[in-house]
Amino acid sequence: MIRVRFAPSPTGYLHIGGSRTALFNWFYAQAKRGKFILRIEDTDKQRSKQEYIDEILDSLGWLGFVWDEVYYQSQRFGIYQEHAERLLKEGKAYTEKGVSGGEAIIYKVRPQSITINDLIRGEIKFDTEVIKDQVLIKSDATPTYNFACVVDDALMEITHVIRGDDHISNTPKQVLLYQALGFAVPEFAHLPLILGQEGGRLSKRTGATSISDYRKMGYLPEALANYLLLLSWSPGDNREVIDIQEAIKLFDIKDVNKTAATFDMKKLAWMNNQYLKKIDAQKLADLLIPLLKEKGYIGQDNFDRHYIVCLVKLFQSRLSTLEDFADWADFFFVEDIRIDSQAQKDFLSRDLSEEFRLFVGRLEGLDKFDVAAIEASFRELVQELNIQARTLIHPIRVALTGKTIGPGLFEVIYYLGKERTKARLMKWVKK
RNA sequence: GGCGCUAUCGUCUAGCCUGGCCUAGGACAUUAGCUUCUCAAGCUAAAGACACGGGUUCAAAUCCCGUUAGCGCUACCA
Repeated sequence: MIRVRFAPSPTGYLHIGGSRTALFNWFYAQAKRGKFILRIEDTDKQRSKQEYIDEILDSLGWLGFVWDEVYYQSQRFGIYQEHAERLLKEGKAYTEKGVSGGEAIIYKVRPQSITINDLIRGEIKFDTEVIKDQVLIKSDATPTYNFACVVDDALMEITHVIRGDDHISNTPKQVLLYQALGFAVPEFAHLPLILGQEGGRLSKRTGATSISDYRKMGYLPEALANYLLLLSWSPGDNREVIDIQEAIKLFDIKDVNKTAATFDMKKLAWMNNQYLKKIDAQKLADLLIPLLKEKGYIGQDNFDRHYIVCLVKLFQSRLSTLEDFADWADFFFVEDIRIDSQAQKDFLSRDLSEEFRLFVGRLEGLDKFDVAAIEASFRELVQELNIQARTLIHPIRVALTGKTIGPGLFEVIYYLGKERTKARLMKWVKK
């Protein structure tokens, strides 16, 4: 049975890079029908925070990476101590007085050659001459990362260690410890790093880095996972948008790229749009409703779900994020709409009292108020006035929505309703 | 500095293992056009890459060596 793990340190929120590591581990477990273990590496008492643990668990759950087992290193200090003392007894380690007064346990590194066979990169050779003696237990009695990691991976029977390639240099040190402890060495696979726009590590300056930020902005977990997957793996056949279950069938760890990839927000936005377009309007409405409540656009309980579904359909192909809907469709929910000043200058500076009044009159005379009837009455009017449709469409749109962009005007009028349309147009009619 | 990893359009990649089908394919972004009431979406087109230098070979993006560049590690952080 394959067993993999994701081992985040709760010294910050789950970020893009971490979630990608989690994705590949979870993905591999799915592909091989193995187990996905979550291990919280909270050995650094100063920097670890419960708030981060909560956020990491929450984000992982949101992404759908369900773990089979979870462990906390802070609860396992006794185990690390025991194994370190064993090495001490066997003469493989020694103690040294630390600066803080306590005794550190240090592993004595002997010169030798270590070869690891990376599943993604192939053979990598190291000479331990360049590796210093390794601290196992610090003088404050807490274990070091490399030691706790090895003890845990062995005890948790991890068969494949899949992690970022910033750990390649740690690997020979860890192999040394596996051998010293008499544990079987697992397989290793080092994933390429994800870089920010400027080439360096992904940082907050380049944009949002935490998964919860992407969630807040309205990215779908499926789209994010699909994008992250594509950053270092390709399903072939020029496919980009791929269902996660199907990708699992096609996936082979050997096909993962070796090169670091730059994170591109624009492509992520495109990917999200692909998913947003495909998703069922009912489901999309369900995702949007909490957002609309939060904005105060709809009440907690008294809202017309069917109406929202209709509006969702109007905007669906235009959305890059869920937030876009709240931004673009605000005029359907807010009575006192904000008119874009440039739009007003461009389209409403001319006196259109006569045209607006006539159009309102037509709308009032309609017995059947539907999209087709609205359009027909409008077309008739411009014909009679002998003007081009567009010269009137744009000003009306700005008066109704406050924007120059948006769905088709006649749909907007239909869903806005006769009364609101009338009120918003009459505001521009001079008495 | 030492050790290690990497190197195809601006970006993500296909091709590389198993040299010829590569005049290097696709996607994002960009530009132009079509459609249209605007913006999206959709469709069409354009522009755009094998880091460099040596080999090996009839033939190299593909194999080998070197250089350069980028990144990582070099903690009693993880």
